[in-house]
Amino acid sequence: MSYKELADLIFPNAKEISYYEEKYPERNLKEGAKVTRFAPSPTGFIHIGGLYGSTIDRKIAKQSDGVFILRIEDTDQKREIENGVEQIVSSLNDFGIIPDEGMISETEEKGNYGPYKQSERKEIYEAYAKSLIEKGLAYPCFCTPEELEEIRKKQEAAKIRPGYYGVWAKYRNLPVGEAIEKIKNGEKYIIRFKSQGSEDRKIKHHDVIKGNIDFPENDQDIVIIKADGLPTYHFAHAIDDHLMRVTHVIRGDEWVSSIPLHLELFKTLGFKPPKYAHTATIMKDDNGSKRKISKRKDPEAAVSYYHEQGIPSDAVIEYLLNIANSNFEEWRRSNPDKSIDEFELSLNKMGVSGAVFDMVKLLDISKTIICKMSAEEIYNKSLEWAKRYDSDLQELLERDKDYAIKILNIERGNVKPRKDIAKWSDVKNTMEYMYEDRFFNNVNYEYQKINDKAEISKILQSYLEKHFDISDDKQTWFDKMKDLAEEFGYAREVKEFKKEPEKYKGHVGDISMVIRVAITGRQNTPDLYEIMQVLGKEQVEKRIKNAIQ
RNA sequence: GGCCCCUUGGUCAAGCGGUUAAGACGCAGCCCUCUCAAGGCUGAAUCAUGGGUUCGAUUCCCGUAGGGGUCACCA
Repeated sequence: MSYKELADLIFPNAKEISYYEEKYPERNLKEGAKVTRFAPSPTGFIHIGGLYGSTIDRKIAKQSDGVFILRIEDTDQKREIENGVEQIVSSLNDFGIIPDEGMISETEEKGNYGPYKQSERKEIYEAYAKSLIEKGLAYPCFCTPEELEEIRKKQEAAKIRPGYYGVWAKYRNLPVGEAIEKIKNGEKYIIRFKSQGSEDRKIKHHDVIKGNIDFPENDQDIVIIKADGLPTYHFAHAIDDHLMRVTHVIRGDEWVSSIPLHLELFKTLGFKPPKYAHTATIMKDDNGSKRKISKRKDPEAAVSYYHEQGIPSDAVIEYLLNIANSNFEEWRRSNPDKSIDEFELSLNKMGVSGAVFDMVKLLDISKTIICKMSAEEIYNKSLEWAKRYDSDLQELLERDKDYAIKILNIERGNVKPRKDIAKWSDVKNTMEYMYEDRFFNNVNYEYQKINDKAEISKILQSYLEKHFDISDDKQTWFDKMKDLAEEFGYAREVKEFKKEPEKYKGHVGDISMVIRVAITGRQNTPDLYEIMQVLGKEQVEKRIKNAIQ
């Protein structure tokens, strides 16, 4: 009775591993090229952490002329959701992340190192599991979940390290003959790795982000093939990343504690281990204390949130890059118009402890990105957003494209463009009052300083009769505003008023406020002159008349 | 609890034995020929703690506290 017989009994049809080694040869890439991968499970929406990871994966691959792979880890059928892969692919796509290799839709993939869905790689895992069994480095375990539970309880009671290892590994040393017999009798089993490690020995590991970390060796006989015939994450990771010739495994730092295991797996499988880079978790400020950002509690954990809010993808990516490498900010400031592809991301500059997600900062980044866009671009992007999330805004924008662009162009296109839109959902508010129906439907005149209704009417009257001329240029327009101020006992200049406040009722600002409120129904607006130009003579007159009581 | 990691202003963070301890967001004030959004300037605000090592520690070592991760036939 030999290991070989046992292996043949368990996996009678498995191929030789040499077949796969040849089928997936080492990649012929240029020196220093990095092969990375994002490997999510299709269990629901993409988490902000997933976007963070894939952004880094993609950048690292791209900037080294390497390969970025999207692999789907669907070995847990219980957690899988319908169209999960599609969701991942399209969410990533929304953020401009397109894999060089791997899944490109629910069912399609590209690249020569596939399949890229783990459920379709079953025979590969079996071949390697078989080779391990043949060498006595893996074995069938017949424990039931109840038995395992019992072992764990005993260990807990005795206050010793829990797990399936050493003397607790019940089937580790079962004679091959007995194992074969059990299998022939139809007993249920799974395959476990036969660890050669010892807790007393230390291993040294260098993580690209975390630096040097020492651990005790792994000694757990972890399961590699589950009852459903699919591999566990650990086993699949070793095989896939080896066969896909991945050079850099970039993943969340919840994986650091598996490093000893993974290293042992690579070693006993005869693989060269990849470089590991464990990224710090993105945190959430929860009443002054940090915690991991959570799918359940935090809407912003879902990547879809940013789209719903109308925050441009670029802004999210730039913010994430900012968390990854804080010098990104500096780079961006000195290269305001360059593509982020030109920024050199470095893994070892990444922080080792988790950053609290700062929505305010994201919005600030978003604002500066949007303010650099042309009115037309803003029009297109917000329309695209509105079509999906705000039919009312959509209606407004589609009514008259040229007019909408004129509105959006107010104080734009100059050196210091207007910077008041942080997300597409802000657009409606910034332009709504420029539409006649919207304006007259809910005007509510609240003049700031000047309260006397009679006085207000007089000011408006005078402006209309004596000063207003739509063809004035800006300087003339403003000079007339000053004339109007003077006429009513207000200072022509703010400075003048500040010097001798007792001499005046107020200053030009107060007078323009009256005109502003009458025309827009708001106290805060962009440049009044430009607004009036866009509105046109008739509309301005109509609005002013309406405000006169 | 075991193992591993982390700790610079409110937040993101530079720093790597000698610095007035950068910068950004936020906040406050001022300025900018009308209000805002910006922009400019100024300001308040940080090395968790106790021991070492050293001529000198934010920086190196040890302990303490606090935080995080992980201990599945989930990834």
